[in-house]
Amino acid sequence: MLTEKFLRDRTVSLEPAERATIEGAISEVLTLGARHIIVREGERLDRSLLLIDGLMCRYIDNRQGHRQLVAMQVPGDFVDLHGFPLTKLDHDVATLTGATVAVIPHVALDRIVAEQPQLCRKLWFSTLLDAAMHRAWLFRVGRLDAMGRVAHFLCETEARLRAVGLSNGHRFALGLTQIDLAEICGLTNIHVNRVLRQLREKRICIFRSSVVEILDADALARRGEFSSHYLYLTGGD
Amino acid sequence: MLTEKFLRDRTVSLEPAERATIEGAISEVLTLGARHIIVREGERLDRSLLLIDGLMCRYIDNRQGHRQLVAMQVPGDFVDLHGFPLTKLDHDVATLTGATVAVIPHVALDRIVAEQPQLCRKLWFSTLLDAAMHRAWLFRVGRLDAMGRVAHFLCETEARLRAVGLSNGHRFALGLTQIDLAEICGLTNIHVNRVLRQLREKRICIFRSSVVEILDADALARRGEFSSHYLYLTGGD
DNA sequence: CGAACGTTTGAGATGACTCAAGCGTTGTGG
DNA sequence: CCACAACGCTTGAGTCATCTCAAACGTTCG
Repeated sequence: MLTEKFLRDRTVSLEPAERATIEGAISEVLTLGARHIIVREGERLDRSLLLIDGLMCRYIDNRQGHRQLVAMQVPGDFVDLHGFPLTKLDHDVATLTGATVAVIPHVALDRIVAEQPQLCRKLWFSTLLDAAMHRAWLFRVGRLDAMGRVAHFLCETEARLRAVGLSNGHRFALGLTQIDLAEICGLTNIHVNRVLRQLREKRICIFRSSVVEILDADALARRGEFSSHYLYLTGGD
Repeated sequence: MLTEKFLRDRTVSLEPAERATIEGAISEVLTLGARHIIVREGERLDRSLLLIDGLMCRYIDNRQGHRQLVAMQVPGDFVDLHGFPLTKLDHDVATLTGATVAVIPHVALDRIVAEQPQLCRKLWFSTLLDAAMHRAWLFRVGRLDAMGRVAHFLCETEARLRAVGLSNGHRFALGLTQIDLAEICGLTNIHVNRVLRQLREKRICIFRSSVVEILDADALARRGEFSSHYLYLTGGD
């Protein structure tokens, strides 16, 4: 079941029939290499991607080429569903690791909007989940110091991966470099490196660029002022 | 016409009949005092607000009470439409200045979703416009220096107000304090004050806490690395 | 084996913050 | 209608978090 992770463990979830509808809307499944740009800003879009496996990201570059990630997408995310109502995006979309995606043509979504209002509303919900994460990211870069930002991001990522069965709460695979982490947190990679060393030395968290080990989840959440409410998880606070 | 500013001058716009539908969905019009919290995080919502006049904001506070604004809403914005699919919000909503809002019960929106798929998609679009602005704000706090952030915000605000007829491109009313500006840009109010002085001394822009005068729009846009594409304005770049 | 890339560490620079104080403006109640 | 309180603006001085520049090391892969 390709779409099993989509909206899994969220306060709004899909009925089996709705899941089947989305499954049926998939036109093809693609395998993408790591570090490829998939959608460029301004490009007219006629399809969107559901991430099945791997990590992707959305980002905005500044004039000197410095990059700010505005979202990281994990399996189960509808990566560029924003492109459906918007018709073109205001940012680039790229793979971080190798990835598998299901392609859903916008014509299939047109039909869902016209015929299945309840499902339409759930698709809408999923894009607003992205918006809620954008807001949490804004809080992170606007009001937390370097260690807080990294801690907050790691807490968020753990919670998101746990929701789709990819973390046990203490340990999860995460194919990000320290440079990626810097572009997520609005820091330099050099400073990220120093923050990670501190988190390691304090026995709070070990980040190894392919695996993250959380030794003291409470301390990490406290340091990042993290609460998962904005992820709209079932059973969440 | 209360809703005349909603989606005005955007790439997606409302048909007269659609505008009438929304107009008809308004249950009441409220006048709100300045600096009041209107919706609190986590509150269950059964209505949303269309801002007719004044300024509102959405924000997240950290543990020590430091505030990060995640959005500023201008007349014509559907302030908390996110609360419709989400049912509760992850942040607070408050007035900045005195404001007039049209109240739209969610039951009326339910009907629109069920019966008017094209209009539903436009409402969806308007929430994704908010998401696009969140992303621009992320870029701003993550990758611009203090003066760049202030310049970027002023450019964005000018463009948004111009779209609804509240700026002539050089001068517009803006009832924000330097403290508000700091909470928007992820800075301290003291530093915002210094940045504003520099912008004034360079003859780029004068911010007077009730009126903004842009003396050199090109320089301001350059300094803030601003492009309005993410606002999805008609005739925009 | 070498190239490319990511990680690690050090030293020094700097942009933004904190603390502190004074000033201006507005609104309100005596 | 004045006085005072509350609030926002302004400026200075000193501190500190993060950045920049530089160099070395480790790992992966062709």
